[in-house]
Parts: sequence; structure tokens; C-alpha cells
Amino acid sequence: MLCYNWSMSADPSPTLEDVARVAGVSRATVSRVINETRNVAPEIQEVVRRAVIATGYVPNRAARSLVTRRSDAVGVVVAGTDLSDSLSAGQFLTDPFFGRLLTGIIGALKPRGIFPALMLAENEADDAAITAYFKQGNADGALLISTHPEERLPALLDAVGRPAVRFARPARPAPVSYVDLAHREGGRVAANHLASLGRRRPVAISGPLEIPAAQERQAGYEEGWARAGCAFVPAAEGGFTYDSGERAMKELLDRVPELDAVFAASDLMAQGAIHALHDAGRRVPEDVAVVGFDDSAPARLSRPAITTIRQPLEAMAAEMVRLLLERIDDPGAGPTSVIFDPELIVRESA
Amino acid sequence: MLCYNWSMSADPSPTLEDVARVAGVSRATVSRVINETRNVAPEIQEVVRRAVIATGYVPNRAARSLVTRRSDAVGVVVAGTDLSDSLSAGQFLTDPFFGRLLTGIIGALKPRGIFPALMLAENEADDAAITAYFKQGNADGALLISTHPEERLPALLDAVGRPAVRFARPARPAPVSYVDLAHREGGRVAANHLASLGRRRPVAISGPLEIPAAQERQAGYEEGWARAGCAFVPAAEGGFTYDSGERAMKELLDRVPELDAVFAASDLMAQGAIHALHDAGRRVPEDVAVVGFDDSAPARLSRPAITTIRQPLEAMAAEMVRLLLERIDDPGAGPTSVIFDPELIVRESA
DNA sequence: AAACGATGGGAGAGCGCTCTCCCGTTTTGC
DNA sequence: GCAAAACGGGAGAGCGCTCTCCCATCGTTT
Repeated sequence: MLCYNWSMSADPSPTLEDVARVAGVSRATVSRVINETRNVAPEIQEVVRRAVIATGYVPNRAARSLVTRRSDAVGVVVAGTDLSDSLSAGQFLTDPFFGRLLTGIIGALKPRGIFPALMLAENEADDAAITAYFKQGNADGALLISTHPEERLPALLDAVGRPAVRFARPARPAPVSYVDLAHREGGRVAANHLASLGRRRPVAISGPLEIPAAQERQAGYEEGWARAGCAFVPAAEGGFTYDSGERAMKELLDRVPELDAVFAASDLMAQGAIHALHDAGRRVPEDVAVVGFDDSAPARLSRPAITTIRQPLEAMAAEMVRLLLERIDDPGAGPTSVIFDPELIVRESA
Repeated sequence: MLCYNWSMSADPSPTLEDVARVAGVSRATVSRVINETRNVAPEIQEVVRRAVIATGYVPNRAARSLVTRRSDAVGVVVAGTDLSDSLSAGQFLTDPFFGRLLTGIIGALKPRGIFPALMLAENEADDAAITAYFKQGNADGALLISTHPEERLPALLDAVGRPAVRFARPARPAPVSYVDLAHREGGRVAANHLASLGRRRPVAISGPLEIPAAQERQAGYEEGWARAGCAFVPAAEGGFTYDSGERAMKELLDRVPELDAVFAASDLMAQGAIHALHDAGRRVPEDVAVVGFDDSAPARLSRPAITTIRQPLEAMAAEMVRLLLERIDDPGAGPTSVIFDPELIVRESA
């Protein structure tokens, strides 16, 4: 059997005490140098730094947390029960939308040396477990990403004294900061683009209308068309998923055979719609122009590539982190919010 | 301005001491009841439980960690530098493959009440930060998911006494447990399926050949065809991505115009290949049959739906968790490994 | 020259828990 | 029936840090 020098023996990590002894100073002084918490004579700082390196010292987080009452950790909570045919939290992890958000969060957290704990909240038991987790002091605050408009978590977290920042405005007032997109503006941009292409028979595939974002996109789209002289826009409701987009498109083709423009409130639904149109013998974009929403990977990769409304998810994620850390550092502050602008990305489908 | 009863005042959490006082017993007894660490008279247990509920007590994790020297946390490390045109760790997060794995990990960890910390390792600085994180006692062990065959992390983590379980066998011996798929068998199954369809002009789009899994799939595929009487299989190397699949397919169409069967080592590459075939005027599956690998969402959703080799990722993720927790609970144990079987999923493309 | 604040270091308490040791009481074995 | 063992509870040390005091040594002001 192969034998390497692995797992030699984990001799106990050096403590502050050890470093202090090596440096010939007190524990307090070493602590001050490490945390830059008070002036220390430069030559002593140097001695301490050398001792830290010599001993390979690394502070024990549990001990520090015990006294500071901070964990220097944050949680990312993905919430959402499987309502209608919308995404459940579990499925959501495979959504490219989520991947981009997570990438942004991790990147923004990295400079602080913190790695987010990932949690799924799919039911009340999960909510309880997550709340307990925070109450135990495992994390100082939460980043909430939810596919569900009704949420108990903001209130629960607030009750255990943990600030939270939500992606998207909550459906009803809740004790959370949030970061959101100007969805209405996004819908308007989609309508304007389609109108400028000379289309006159628009339809819409909206997201679940109990979600504020879906409502807003739809309202903006209708508003845009109203200004372009089209007062009524037939619409079908989907659940942001591929399948629901396909289904909604079929329904709309039945109801409005003469349609020539589609706005789907997510790229996945746009992809489903395009396939449904294809199956019905319509060409995209020649016969029907399609605009999606999000600018996720499928928009770029599918054929025809989907013209879409881009959400600057990475920047939004970074802002969420900024807001959260700000509230953790200043527990007195209340919730705030930031709204980002959407951007039209023109590709092949419209 | 609206004013709710939010953030009333975070009165300090009750401690063990408080519970003990309420229950009229000692701290030690309460601790024993909570941790079920020794026999306690049933009636006293009952009294203690009542006191815990009455006070709303929840143990402070930092204090516990300080003495147990365990954090009851684990990290999920996503590693991989951007080699050639393979996926970088950041992009990888948007990969459905990763989403499924993560879902499996979170699900398997939930019963233990632990939520994984997510970290990206894209360069040596990240490796150092991650190693320090573990050394600080933030997590007891790591689940490694890498797109990169060369890895420093297993050795680094081992050096700080933290067990690790890797997804996929490491390229060279390393102090990690791992869970993997019988990739060779998967390649063989793909070849057999295509052969049974009557195809006789096979080609392959492999993954990056420095990755063992890609090698094995390719070897199995060639072996399968060899048994079916086809000694030589033209192949092009891709990077598991959509674009690389498209490119490789174009190249193969040039080199082997008469091809009638393609095995792509990932569904994403299969999707790219199908589009390239389509652009070249070939029908799938009538003219060319295509088999992918992974059974990821694109395989199910794209048209034609892709016949593929399924990796039981959720089960594999659960096994990774099991192996890791086992090693955390028994620090004496050495690395082990488990291999899973692939499964052919027949859809439209072959 | 005396009094004073400013500066930089050390001593030591204590964060909330676990766990070893200890001791009184009950059960067991011969 | 009596020693030994087993059981169930309490006391208290101490995990590795931070942070509040406290004190010695300066430099500065009147």
C-alpha cells in the first residue's frame, strides 16, 4: 500500500499566549497588533508580527466570537415553496439566475474574508431551523433570495436581532433592506423595442402575478404599448420556467393567432415560447419577435439567441452585501433599499 | 413614516446558567440533557426541557466550539482555474451540474442542522485564504468540487488537519476521499446504444483530456466501438462548454463528413454539437445520432431532447457528505472512495 | 519645577459552554 | 448482610480570545 507523509499529526495550533511568549510581550499587546485596535510602538509591532509568522499563529474564531458576539459570517437564504408551477428553492439552485447572483455575493464578500453559508428554506420547519441557526450566533446577517412573495423570514430574523437584505422588494412591508430592479422600466423598454420593430400585435407571458416583480414588468410592458397606441395586450401567466413558457405560448397562439410580438418575463419562458412558436410553424423573429428577461445563459446560447432585458445581477449582489455589512457594522441603522436600471440586449429573436 | 414593532430591543439571549437556575439544577445537568451525553433521571430531564422552552434558550455555538474544538460546519470548495476553455470556478456556479450537486449536499447536511459555507478557489491567494479559514476553526471539513485536475487544496487542508472529500478522483494521489462515476462504463454504454441503433460512423467530442473523467469516458467509448467492430473513432477535444462543443462538431464535420453518430462528453457540448449539425443541414437524429453526458437540464429542455448518460449527482453528493461526516467523527480514519454507476437516458437525439 | 494629560504597555476578568473529577445514593453480587 | 460497583448529580477548571482597568513613562503646560 502506498504510504505518504499525510496526516502526520495535528499538533495543537499556537495560541495568542504562545505568540506573546515568543514576542516577549503580553497577550493584550499581540491582540492589539493583530486587530489594529490601538497604537502600539512600531518596533514592538514588528516583533509581534515576526512572532506570529514564526509560530504560524492564526486566531481561533470561536474564542473571538465568544467575546465579540460576532461571527463574521453571513448566510445566504434561498427561499420559496413550490407555489403553482413556479420554482421551488431546490430547483432554483440550478437556475443560472441564481448562479450569477451567488457569484456576485461571493465576490463581494471575499475582501472581508468571509464565505457565505448557504441555506434552503422550503417550508416552516426550514424557517425554524434557519432562525435557530442565526440565533445560535452562527451568522451575523442574512442575504435573502426568494421566489416566493410571502415570507416569514424577515420578521423571524429581525426577532432574533439579525439584519437581512432581500433580493427584490418584499410583497408587503417587512423589516428588511432590499435591492431591486426597475422592473416597470424593463417592461417599458421591451415594449418600445418591439414597437420600434414595427410590430403591432403584442402579447405577454407574465411571471406569477403575486410576485411584485412580475406585476411591474407586465405593467411597464402594457404602459409602453399604450403609449405606442396599443391599448390592450393579451397576456398569459407563467411561472418563470421553461415549461410554463411553452404552455402559455400555446394558449396565446390559440387566443391570438395573429400575434407578432411576445414579451416573456424570463429568458427560460422565452425559450419555451420560441419552441412552441417553432412547433406551430412560426419563424422567430421573422413572423414573431420575442423578448425575454434576465439575460441568463439560455438567452445567449439557444438558437435564435434571445433579445432580452438584462438585470445587472452581479452588481446587485454586491450592493446587497454592502448594505448587509453596513447594517451589521451599525446595528442602529434601519432598512434601506437600492434600485438598479435594466438594459436592453439585442440579439436575434427581436 | 410607517412605524412597526420591528427591532424592539435585542435583550441578551439566555445562557445555560439561566436555564439551570430556572430548572433548579446545575449547569452540568442542563448540558447533559441538551447533549444527551449521560443518563439523567427522566423527571429532571422533563424539568430541564421545560426550562429550556420557558427561557427560549439556544446554545451559543462559539462557546461550544471553543471547548469541543469542533465547529459543526463544513465548507464546499469550488475549485478550478480557467484552463484552456474549460469552466472557471466562477462560471461553474451557473452550471446546472453544480446546482444539482449543491442541492444534494445541502439536503444531506440538513438533518445535522448544518449549512455549508461556499467558497471559490480560483488562484493561489484563494487557496491560502481558504486554508486559513479552515485553520481558524470555521469548518471541520471540506467538500471539494473541482474542474481542475491539479489541485493544491487536498494537501493544504490535510496539513491543517481538516478532512476533505472530493467529487471525482484526483489526477494524482492526494490525501482525500472521493466519490466518482464509472466514467469508462458510461462511455461504453453510449457506444453500445449508438451501435444498437445501427450507426457505423461514430465520432467523439471529448472533454479536456487532462481531466481523468474525460479520459475515461473517451476510453470507454472507444472500447465499446472496438467491441462493436469499429477500431478507430475520430475525436476532437472540447472543454465541456457549449461553445467548445459547437466548435469541435464543425471540425469533425470537416474531417469526417460521413459521420452518423456523436458522443459528446457533456450535455452542453452535445447541445453545441446539435446546433452545429443543424447549421450544416444535418438532421438529428435521422442523419446523425447524438448522445450527451450528465443528464443536466439542457438535455431535457433543448430540442431535440438529448439522449444522455446520467450521473446520479444527488446521490453522489449525499455520499460525499456521508464520507466527510464519517471522517470528521473519526479523525483516525483515512481516505476512502465510492464509485457510482451511470445510467442511459434515452430521449430524442439518439 | 511641579502638575498634568497623553501615550503605550500589562494584569486579569470573563464571554458561555463542556468535561473531568468528586461525592452521595442506590443497586448488585456472593 | 456487606463490600463493591454503578448511577446520577454538583463543583469548578479552563477552552482562547477581547477589553476594561490600571500603571509607568513620557512630553507639555503654567
